[in-house]
Amino acid sequence: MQAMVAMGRTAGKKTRVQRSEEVRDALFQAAAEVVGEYGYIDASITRITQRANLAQGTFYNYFSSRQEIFDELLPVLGAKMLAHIRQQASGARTFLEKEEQSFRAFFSFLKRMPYFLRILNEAEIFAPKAHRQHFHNVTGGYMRFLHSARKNGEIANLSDEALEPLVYMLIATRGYLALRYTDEEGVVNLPEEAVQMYLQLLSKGLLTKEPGAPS
Amino acid sequence: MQAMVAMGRTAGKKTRVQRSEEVRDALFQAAAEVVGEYGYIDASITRITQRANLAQGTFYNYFSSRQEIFDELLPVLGAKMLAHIRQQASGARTFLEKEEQSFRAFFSFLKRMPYFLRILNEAEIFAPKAHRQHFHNVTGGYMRFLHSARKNGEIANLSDEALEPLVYMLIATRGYLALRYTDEEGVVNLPEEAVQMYLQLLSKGLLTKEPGAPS
Amino acid sequence: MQAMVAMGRTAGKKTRVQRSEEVRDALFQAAAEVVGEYGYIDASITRITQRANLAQGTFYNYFSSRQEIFDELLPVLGAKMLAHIRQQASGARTFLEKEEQSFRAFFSFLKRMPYFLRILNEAEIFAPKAHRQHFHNVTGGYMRFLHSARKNGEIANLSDEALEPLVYMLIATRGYLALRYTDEEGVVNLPEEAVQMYLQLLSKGLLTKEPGAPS
Amino acid sequence: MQAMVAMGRTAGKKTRVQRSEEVRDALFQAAAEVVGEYGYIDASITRITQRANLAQGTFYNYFSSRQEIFDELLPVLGAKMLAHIRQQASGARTFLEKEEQSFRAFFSFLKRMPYFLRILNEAEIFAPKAHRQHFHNVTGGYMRFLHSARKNGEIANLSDEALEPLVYMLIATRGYLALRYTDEEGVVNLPEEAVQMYLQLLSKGLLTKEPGAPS
DNA sequence: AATGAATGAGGATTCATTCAT
DNA sequence: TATGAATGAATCCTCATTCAT
Repeated sequence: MQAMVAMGRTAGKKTRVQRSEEVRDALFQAAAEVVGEYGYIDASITRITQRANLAQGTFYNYFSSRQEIFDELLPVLGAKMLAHIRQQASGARTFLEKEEQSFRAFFSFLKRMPYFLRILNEAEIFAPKAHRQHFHNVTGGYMRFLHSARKNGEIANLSDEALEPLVYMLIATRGYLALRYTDEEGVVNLPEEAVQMYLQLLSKGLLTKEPGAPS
Repeated sequence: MQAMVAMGRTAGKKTRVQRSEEVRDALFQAAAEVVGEYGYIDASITRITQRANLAQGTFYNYFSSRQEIFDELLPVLGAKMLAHIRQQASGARTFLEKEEQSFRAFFSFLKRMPYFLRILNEAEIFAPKAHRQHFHNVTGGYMRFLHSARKNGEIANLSDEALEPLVYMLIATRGYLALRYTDEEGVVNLPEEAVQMYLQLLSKGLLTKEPGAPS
Repeated sequence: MQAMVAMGRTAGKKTRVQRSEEVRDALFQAAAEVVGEYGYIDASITRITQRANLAQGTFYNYFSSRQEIFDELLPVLGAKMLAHIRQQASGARTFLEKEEQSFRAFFSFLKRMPYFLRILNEAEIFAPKAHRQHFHNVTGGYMRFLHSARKNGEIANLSDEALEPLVYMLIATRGYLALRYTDEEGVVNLPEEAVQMYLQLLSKGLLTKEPGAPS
Repeated sequence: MQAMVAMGRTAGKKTRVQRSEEVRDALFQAAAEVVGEYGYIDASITRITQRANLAQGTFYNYFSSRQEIFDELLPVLGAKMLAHIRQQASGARTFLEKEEQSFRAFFSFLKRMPYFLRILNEAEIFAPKAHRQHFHNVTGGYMRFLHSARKNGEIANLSDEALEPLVYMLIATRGYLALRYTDEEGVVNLPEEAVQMYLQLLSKGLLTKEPGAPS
């Protein structure tokens, strides 16, 4: 004991602050996993603290309520998602390339963080504030991206009033496809056809040039 | 009075069966409203029966559990939604017309039944079986519609594997737009631009013909 | 309708009173069966009336409460039991013969009315008043029987204070053995050894004359 | 204070574990009393926790359900009863002495623990598993005792098939006499005549040598 | 700061009994 | 008299949160 104290704050020994952050992170991580596995409803404090190997009471030293940690989940993980997508799409040049790479990146992110999807989806119900925040972040970036594509003449000259629902639509698509193509184990497996359909819709729409010509 | 007696059970005094059906309907309606307002979680038996002006115990004369009524909500209302959409779109001729009218009909249905949206959205979590069933009904009809449009040569010759995610995408779009354009009071107000954008996306896609031409 | 009314109260037609007694009996019989099968706890009014093919409410036209029918079960059936035992033992001459035949009669009664045992056993808990009454009836008869045997010099000259616990003991024996030798289906199957042991105990006791002599 | 610190956890301040055991014991004791007074049916969690001066919820920190504590009552108290009887009868030499002392010990145990009788009796209905276990323990010990007396030639050479019902009979006797000689306050008061009658029955039976000789 | 026991509000469900038809 | 729907008191159990150690 004395030796350890003598060691002071130098190496190998964590500061109080570090230790504290570690515990907080452990709780956060545990909450993310538990919500991902069981959903917000069944993400009880007991389950979360057990997963973090901590006592129930410890939870309240770091979060003032269950809702508070719920509200933190999506913003933090959502930022990671955005970072991942940006990084993956950074090499793309054209609008369509960027769209494709972002689209694929969303699904590759889910492969790495399978619990994110449930956190995202159920947040609308259980952490509406967080969901709004996340949604705002995502749409903001998307809007800027579309504005720039519009300025470059890469996409049709849609009004701002049309751009907004477009963004909603594209975001909805990602989320919903992820949900539909997630199996029992929580692994997402998007068929390549879905990607191609998505890109075709964006680029050319669905209609044939000469309607009435049977296939 | 004499007339009533002569009329038998057709009008005036209600039979026990009629009265019973009324109570059941009252409970169903109350549940729909309460779920629409508070969500499934906070749709307690107390709230539902209070709204229906009935005692708690009465609930269990008509439904064997809270989950049972939850599981009935979406199928019943979902059928109404489909009927409404079909009816509204029945006059349309081309694929795009039909799409437009169905699309608008979805939102006009929500105007009439504002609580439907929440029931639909949260069902995935709180009434998964019902949700699967509803989803199956909706996608089934949509798939048939697209198949037929494809056969007629109205839309591009997409594979079945591409058609499925397309359906998901279109359904997701409706739901998400509804959510985004619903105000605090629960009233949906879709801007006309959203409709136009939707139709444009379907018909022509987003891309310009000569990429690079700045606007 | 008119013809039936014209028939009046003559033959084939039951009087109001008869009909009323039939319904009451049906309820009584149903209650006995239900209690015998499920026990008093699970003998709900619903179950009883269902078994009697009557509506719930009808019950309260004949009994003022659930407890009331419970309290009637044992006295009525207990009287039948006593009648059966008396009849079976009527031919016996000596004390031991009478004991044996009564003893056997108790078990033969249970074979005919398998639900009686449970009604009897659980009555101590669920119909204590009835149980006390039944117990009083049974011990009364038994005491008279023992008094008479004592007067005849057939049994040891026990005091009244000793006779009473003896009666309790013998009654306890019957009930307990019945319970232990009833199988899952509710059928009682007393081994002949039990009868012989009972009779030997009564006649000679257990002790050997020359204690210490190993067998 | 210093002394206490020097003493560590051995006295004075209670450890968490000790405190926890005390609460559990308090709940157990409260449950035993409440069941003894009101019976299993009316031994609600509310009553039990009130008697223990604890909140309702506390109950579930120690027992996972109402049934669980019910199932624990008889095994624990039954073991105490057996220990008491064994201890009381340990000095006896002959079969009859041992029987007498065990017999008396059963009733002296009830004097100390008046609520035990009801717990025991109703367990057949409300804690059948526990009752079977207890019954098995009791009969097992009794059977061994009788086997040994038979080997020693102290009692008649009964077959095993006769020994079993004998044990049932003796156990039934104790329970039933206790029940009959318990007053309103729940205090058992067995008359000495009952003991003497029991012993006479065991030793000599009831019959006179020369039947027919009037007293 | 960590612990984990104590708390009690809240909710689903059961069922004997009442009562209008 | 028969019916069966309506009632609401009663009960078990869960779990977020508090708090003493």
